[in-house]
Amino acid sequence: MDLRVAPVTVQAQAVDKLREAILSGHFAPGQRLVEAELCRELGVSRGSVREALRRLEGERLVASVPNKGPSVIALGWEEAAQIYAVRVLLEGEAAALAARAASPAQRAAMAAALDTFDAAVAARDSAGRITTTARFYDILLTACGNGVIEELLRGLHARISLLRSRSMSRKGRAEESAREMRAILNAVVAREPDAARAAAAFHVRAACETARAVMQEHLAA
Amino acid sequence: MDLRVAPVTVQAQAVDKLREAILSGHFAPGQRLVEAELCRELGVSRGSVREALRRLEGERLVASVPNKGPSVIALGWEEAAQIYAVRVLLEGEAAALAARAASPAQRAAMAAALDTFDAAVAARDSAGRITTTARFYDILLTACGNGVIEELLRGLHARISLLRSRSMSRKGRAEESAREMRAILNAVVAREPDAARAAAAFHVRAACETARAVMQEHLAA
DNA sequence: CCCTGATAGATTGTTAGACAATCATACTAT
DNA sequence: ATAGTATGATTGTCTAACAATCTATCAGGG
Repeated sequence: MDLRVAPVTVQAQAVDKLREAILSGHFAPGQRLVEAELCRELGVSRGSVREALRRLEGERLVASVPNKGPSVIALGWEEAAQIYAVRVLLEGEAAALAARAASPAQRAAMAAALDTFDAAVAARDSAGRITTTARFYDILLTACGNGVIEELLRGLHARISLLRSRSMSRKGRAEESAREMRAILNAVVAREPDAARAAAAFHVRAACETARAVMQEHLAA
Repeated sequence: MDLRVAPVTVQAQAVDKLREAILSGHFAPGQRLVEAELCRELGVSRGSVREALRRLEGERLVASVPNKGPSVIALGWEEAAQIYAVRVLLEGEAAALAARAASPAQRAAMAAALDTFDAAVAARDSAGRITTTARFYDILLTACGNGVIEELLRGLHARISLLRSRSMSRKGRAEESAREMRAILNAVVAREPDAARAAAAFHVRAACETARAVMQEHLAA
């Protein structure tokens, strides 16, 4: 158990709030982030806001143009496709590692998270789908035992989620997604790394296809 | 061709200088980075230094402890091994993509870079080995056409290089490395993605083994 | 002698204010 | 309509200040 206690600095909070605001869609992709406004909304000084923005810039959630200021990154299809390509590799590896290394408790927790996901799908609860998916992945990434993979995938999920906001609400996609995740879980529980890798890769490729379709519809409209 | 011109802000320079100072070993891994000193050395205000540090924190080159301040990250073997594991995947993919997509000019440039690397190895020029290796990878990463892979691998290379400083100077490693990179090049030139992936993965695994050996000797000493 | 507590100096966290440089926009004159 | 100009908003940067926290040293008590 980790008993360390750390003081919560103002900007750590600013970073978290800003990140959350971006990921939740409170700030739209591409939207300019004006320092003075953020100062008011966050209730902190300009210096702290600027430091928080730099941090998010380093995380590639925010992009700055000199003398024009920072804005939320806007993903084109090009870059989104590249992210999915990397996710295929990393999530496949994470699933394979988890199939080898996950503890019984973690396997159980993944199963439980997936059950609640199924419930959220059945209840057409889109908010619930998001949180339970996140929970499933949280456990999977922890269970894989590779902190670097975890860190990189968190970053990629964050970026792709700027795009994904509506993919899941596409007709039938939630159910498909549930089946694909169930396949990952089954392979992990059965301790079959190769099957887990294949299932995870399949899931990401399917998500990629859906995202592409949604984006094209969106562009057409 | 990209004709855009961008103003160079003070902190962009501060970030670059700091990053370079860290990667070149001017600041050792684990070393504390005191704001006041950096202000003097860089000749910029505290605010700019702090913003630069936040940025590098986002890039995971610097880690901050609240009320104690930032320091250069120190890699343990655990994390280094995890980074190598990811590099196997990503560099394998990058090589496979390059084998498919590289332009004739890029193939030629890779060959040229590798020739100068061979020359640096023959001349026992360790600085030359580093720059020419970097050049080879620069071209490979550009040629692979996936900017996300490029970005992630640059970050991982930066982190691992904090550890790698002396791996290459291990007896015989430079020559081995040259042969392994030649194998990657040959596969790319022959447009054989699978062979390129295997060669790149083999190269990273070998580098990982060497790093492990060097680190264990270092700990023993 | 070791532990506790106090003191002082250094460093960070945070804010406020200032000003030049740059950008965006609307307006004007030709 | 185009070019040029004035104007306001925003960013980039610095200085100055102060409270909170850390670190190390040192004195006193058991």
